[in-house]
Parts: sequence; C-alpha cells; structure tokens
Amino acid sequence: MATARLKDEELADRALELFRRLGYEATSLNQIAEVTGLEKASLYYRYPGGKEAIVMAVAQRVGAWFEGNVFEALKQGGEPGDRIELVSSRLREFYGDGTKPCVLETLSLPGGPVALQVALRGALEQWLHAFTGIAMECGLERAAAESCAEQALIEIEGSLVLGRVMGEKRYFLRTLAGLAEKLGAA
Amino acid sequence: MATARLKDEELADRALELFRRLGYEATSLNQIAEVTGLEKASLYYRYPGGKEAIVMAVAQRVGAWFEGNVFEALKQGGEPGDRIELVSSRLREFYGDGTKPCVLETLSLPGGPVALQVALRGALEQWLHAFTGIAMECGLERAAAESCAEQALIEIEGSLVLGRVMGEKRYFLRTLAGLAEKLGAA
DNA sequence: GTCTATAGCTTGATAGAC
DNA sequence: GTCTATCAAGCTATAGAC
Repeated sequence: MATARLKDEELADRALELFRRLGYEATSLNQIAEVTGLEKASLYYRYPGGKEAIVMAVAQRVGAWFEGNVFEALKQGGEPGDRIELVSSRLREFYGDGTKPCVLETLSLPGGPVALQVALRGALEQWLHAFTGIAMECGLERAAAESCAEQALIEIEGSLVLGRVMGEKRYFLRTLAGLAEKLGAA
Repeated sequence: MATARLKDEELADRALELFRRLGYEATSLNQIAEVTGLEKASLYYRYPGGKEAIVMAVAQRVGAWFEGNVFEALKQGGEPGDRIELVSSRLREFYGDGTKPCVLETLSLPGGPVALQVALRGALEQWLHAFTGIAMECGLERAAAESCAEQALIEIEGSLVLGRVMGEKRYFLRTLAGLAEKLGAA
C-alpha cells in the first residue's frame, strides 16, 4: 500500500483549527482539503464517513490530548497547587493564550452528528470530575469541590467568549492565573 | 403601497432565534424564509442587502432591547440590589431560563459582516459599563467595580455554554441568582 | 493512496409576473 | 409587497484513472 502523505494526527490537528474556530456546519470539506493539502476524494478515502467522520476523529484526538495533559496530570503526585499550575500552562498552550476557541463551545452548536454532542458532554463531565478531584485534594468537601469545579469551567468558557468578542486575551489569562485559588489551593 | 404581511420587528425576532442558535454562517435564507413565512425574494425586497442586512437588523433590535430592558433599568432609582434583581429576571426571560444562547457568543464566530463584529463589541462594552456603574453604586471602587462587571459577564457567557453542552439550565440560573452579590449588593 | 471529473443538491441572489 | 422561476457558485459525496 502506498504511504499516506499526511499522518492522521497531523490531518486531525489541522482540521481541528478549522472546526474550533467556525463550528461544524460552517466548516467545509473544501477548507479541510485546502489546509491539509489533500483533495476531497482523498479525504473520503481516509474517512469514508465524510465530514462527520472527520469531526469525530478530531474530537477523539482532542479528548486524548486532554486525557493525557490535563486529567492525568491532575492525578499525579506532588503538591496539588503545583499540579494545577502545570495544567494551567498546558491549557494556555491549547487555547493559544486565549486566542483559540474551545471546542466544547463551538462544536456544541447544532448541526453536527449526535455522537459529537454525546462526546462533548462526556468530555465536559470528565473535566468537571477531574477539577472536582483536585479541589477535594485541596481539602474541600465534595459538594463544595463540585461547585468550585463548575465555577472554574464556567470562567474558562466565559473568558474565552469575552476574549473573542473583545479581541483581548487578558480575560482568559486572568482566569487561568486565578485557577489554583479557585480550586481551593493555597 | 401594499401592506407587509409581517412587521419588521416580528421578522427580526424570528430570525434572531435562528441566528442565536446556529450562528451567522450556518443560518440560511431558506430557513429565515421558512420561519417568517416569506419567500426569499420577499426578504430581499425588504432587506436589499440580503443576509448581512438581516443580521444587522437583528443585532440592532437586540441592542435596543438591552438598552431599554437592561442598561436603562440599571440607571433608574431605587435600591441597587432591587434593580439588579429586576434586570436578572429580564435576562432570565431573554435567555429562556438558560436554554437560548447569547448572540455575543454565537454571532461572534467568524464569517459574518465586519460591521456585526463591531456592533457586538460595542454592545459588550455597553454591558460592561452598565454593570460597572451599578457595582460602583453599591460602593465599590472603579477598578474593583470593573473587575466585578467583567467577572459577572464571564459567568453569564460561560454558564450558557456549559448549559448548552450539558443540556442543563441550572448553571445559568445559579449564575443569575448570585448576580447581585457578584456586583457588590448586600 | 491520491488524483481529476462529475453528479445532485443547497446556497445567496436576481428578474419579472401579479 | 409578495410571488414563481431561475442563475451561478458552493456544498457533500461518488466514480474511475493512475
């Protein structure tokens, strides 16, 4: 078999940048073909399910990244506060210092496959669970920890939205700077 | 001249429900024609500028609603806390108890006319200014009041996003319940 | 495994009857 | 003021050459 010109991971990474900025409906296969350097027919060869299959691959890749770089990192040893700071820097990277939208926001707009909405909800649940866990390690009761985790995620999503509207990244950066305190770390 | 079948305000209201849920790009003239009961050609007669003109009319109408029901209400007499509670109930109405997205979020996705992005930014600035004003009336210094206003809007936007992903309205309702306290009211 | 070419549909937008 | 009919361009998706 001939070798693929572009690795699946790189293809998903490039498609991700389109989907997260435009949402599912507004992203076209022509645009994906353009940023990947492949023709549409080649995309269908690698993803017979078409656009829906591509966005699901993108979602899976993002999910894997969060699993390894956020959820897992929050469970490692060391001071809880240090772990949160590490995760904070990872998030700063993923969101381009607040210049790149969250896939939970843009891909949750109507139009995409139902499986995508299910995946997004599951990812958000995992994220909430991970934040709740670290908040409890910081000494909070379960109910309080869950509340703090929800509040932290609300602030992350909201600051990204305000940042996009205003063209400023300071909302997001300030939110991340206060993340450790928000989750109960001294 | 013959009479219009549908008043401009009603037309904008119905188009708003599409635009706020799907964003600019993903909303089609066919859909607008369907919910208004007009044919596409009739829409072009009333808005020669097409989809861009319609979304600008929608933005203007939403801006006027916020001007009269939120910004103005925050400047009226009476206890600051009471005014915030009144505005809170207005917001609960506008966002369908947290089931309807914010136009600042969905219409700020790329693809729409530049004038729309400018209008959205201006509206957010007005909103921030109004929240800052009421927070200062509650006794906060300007800097602190501005910070609280930003935080309040971040929570409103973020809670709407989480609510959409999870299919729950409690995030938004809880945010509104804490709005007065957030803005410095006893 | 990628390509060119194309089918069939939907889009935003226009012309012209009533 | 609204309609039917139509256009060119874009869309998703497929067939078949290499």
